[in-house]
Amino acid sequence: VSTAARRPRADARRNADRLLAHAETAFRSQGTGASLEGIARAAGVAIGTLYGHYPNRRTLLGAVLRERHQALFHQAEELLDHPEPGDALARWIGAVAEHAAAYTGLAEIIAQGVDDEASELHSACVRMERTTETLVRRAHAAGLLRAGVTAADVTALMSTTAWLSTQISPEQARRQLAFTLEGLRGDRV
Amino acid sequence: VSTAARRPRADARRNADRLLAHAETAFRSQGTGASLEGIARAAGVAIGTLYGHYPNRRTLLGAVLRERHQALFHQAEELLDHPEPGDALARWIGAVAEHAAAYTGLAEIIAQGVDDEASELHSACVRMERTTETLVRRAHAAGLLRAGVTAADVTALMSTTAWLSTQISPEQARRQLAFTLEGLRGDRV
DNA sequence: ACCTGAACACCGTTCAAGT
DNA sequence: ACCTGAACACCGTTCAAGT
Repeated sequence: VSTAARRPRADARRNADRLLAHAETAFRSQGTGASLEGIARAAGVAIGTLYGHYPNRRTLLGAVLRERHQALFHQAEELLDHPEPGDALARWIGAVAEHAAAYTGLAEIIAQGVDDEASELHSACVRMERTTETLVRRAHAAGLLRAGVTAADVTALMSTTAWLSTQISPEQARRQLAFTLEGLRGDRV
Repeated sequence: VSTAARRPRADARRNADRLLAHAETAFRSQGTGASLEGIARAAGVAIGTLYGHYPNRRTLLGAVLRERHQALFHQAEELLDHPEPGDALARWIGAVAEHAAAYTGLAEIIAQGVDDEASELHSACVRMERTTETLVRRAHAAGLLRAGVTAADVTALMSTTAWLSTQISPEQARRQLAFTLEGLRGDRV
């Protein structure tokens, strides 16, 4: 195999990038169900070209989210080094919820991505879950969570916050998040 | 206008009923986006017959939910007579959340039905909202809710509970509902 | 190696023709 | 008065033909 075989043709590379940029815009304004035909048209390529680069909607969505995920996991690294377990967990919940609220429909996909191995977001979901588990364990060790609160409870909270954010308003999502966090904290003084 | 004009033809009536029954089944198993063509086929009528009786998906969904809504509002009447404001509110939240969890996609429609006057569920949503407002007011009067908690907060909670129920599991929804209610209750002894 | 766009499948919706 | 199903519009997806 020659090295040239690994280097993509310049126009192909440009098409893939343009498709990615327009997909991001379309997902943001129309949700994860945005028309692929419309994305191809906006990018100035035929629909077949879109499918050539991204064999299905999931792949395209995964590619669009790649940078976003990197930023999220960078933040996870920092929070895992954070000295205050309660603060770290609250920030992590906020970060994931904000991420999942980027496009309408994303909350559903992320909520199901852990169990769905076919999902392009599966590995990202698993990684998020592991961070959540660690931060929940530490918060418990510091006595900051009501007995019985699980990582699954926290994951569910991140999903509903994101969903509410796209469905009603970020402000309403923020309010419910605050109330539920209060409930997770358990008995106070 | 003769009285006969108001009495529908027997076969028309039967078709409408059959369509309704199959729509209920389809919505339950495939969510609110179930194929209308499939519903017509299952009911043994042509697709045009479905449109003749129910001009669009919303109308059909509204018809399917009619009895269910009646039962819900009957429950509302009872809870408005309930002597314990905290208990009444908690039961009402549970009842609406369970209702909205009947079909995948219904939580979204109900969450937006109050603002969307075109929705066939608009009047039902308005009626739900009024009950929620009354019960929240009474719970506040009894000092059972944290200061600042609004009817909108409670409505949002009903929506997210229903969404979580269809998206993850009824058990996970029940858990988050309990935590959030704890947070809404505010400072305890 | 990649791009194009016609072709196919599928579904929502309409409506002219039937009974 | 109601039913039928062909017809149209639209979109996701595939693939043979081009460059």
